[in-house]
Amino acid sequence: MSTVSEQMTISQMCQQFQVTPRALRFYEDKELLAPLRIGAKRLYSHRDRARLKLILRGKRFGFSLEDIRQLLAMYDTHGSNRAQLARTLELAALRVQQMRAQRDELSVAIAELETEIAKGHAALMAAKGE
Amino acid sequence: MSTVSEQMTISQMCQQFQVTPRALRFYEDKELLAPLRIGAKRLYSHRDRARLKLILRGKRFGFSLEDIRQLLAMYDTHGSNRAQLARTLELAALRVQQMRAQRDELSVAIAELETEIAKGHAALMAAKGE
DNA sequence: CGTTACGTTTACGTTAACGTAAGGTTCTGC
DNA sequence: GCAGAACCTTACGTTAACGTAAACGTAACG
Repeated sequence: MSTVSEQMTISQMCQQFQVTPRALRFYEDKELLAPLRIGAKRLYSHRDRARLKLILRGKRFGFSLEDIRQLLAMYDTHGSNRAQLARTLELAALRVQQMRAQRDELSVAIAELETEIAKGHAALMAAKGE
Repeated sequence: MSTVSEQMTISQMCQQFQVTPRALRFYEDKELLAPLRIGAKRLYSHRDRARLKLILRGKRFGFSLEDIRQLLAMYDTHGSNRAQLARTLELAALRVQQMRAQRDELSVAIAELETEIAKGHAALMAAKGE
């Protein structure tokens, strides 16, 4: 019934997410992923894929793998007692603030670059008549 | 009249921007900066400071120094002929697209993280009664 | 005139995030 | 039963972005 098999091999993962096997094993080594093991082979579940998406997105934002590892912990509701959870939530809130700041700054940068582009086009037009 | 002296020494720069001398010299080596030279000493102008701001901001967005070097070229209107300018503008437009995409993605990520945080708080409240 | 502050160059060291090569296992088709 | 494909581990190599140490110049201060 399911076109996507629940468990995926490493090469299937690589194709779907455009990463190398080395990268996936590296993330595992750094405890960002923990795929099922059948013998020595790795099998990636839906959950693993969701985590990988978050990893890759984090990277695009310029977060380090260590940063991302901590972010991922927030998506693991289980495995934390009250105190741990509370601390995690604080870190998460802080991270959200940073992300908001980053987004605002990004907006400013976009606006500035667009201004420069407009100037550039103007210069191009002016130079046209020479 | 000016409270900020037009030309700043390397240590003044370091203090103002919270970077090390090594970093400034490194950026210079990579042709991101080109401070005035009096003998061997470096003197940073207003323009150099503007460029450094852009460098540091670029870094916060996860851009590589090489990326940033190209971005800086867009703020140098001079020194480019028509063809060069046109190509630069294309690159700039592309970069803006990427930055927009990054900002959108960032918004999504923020929303998701906030959802998780809300869930976390709910869990915290639920666990309170145990 | 020595030393302290501030600057310089040159060059090797370090960390993150993988790449890449070597050598070994396991399954599958012929 | 063996070649090839897909997987594995171990381990050294690589790039970016600086850190850090050594060895030196120079300008002012006491």
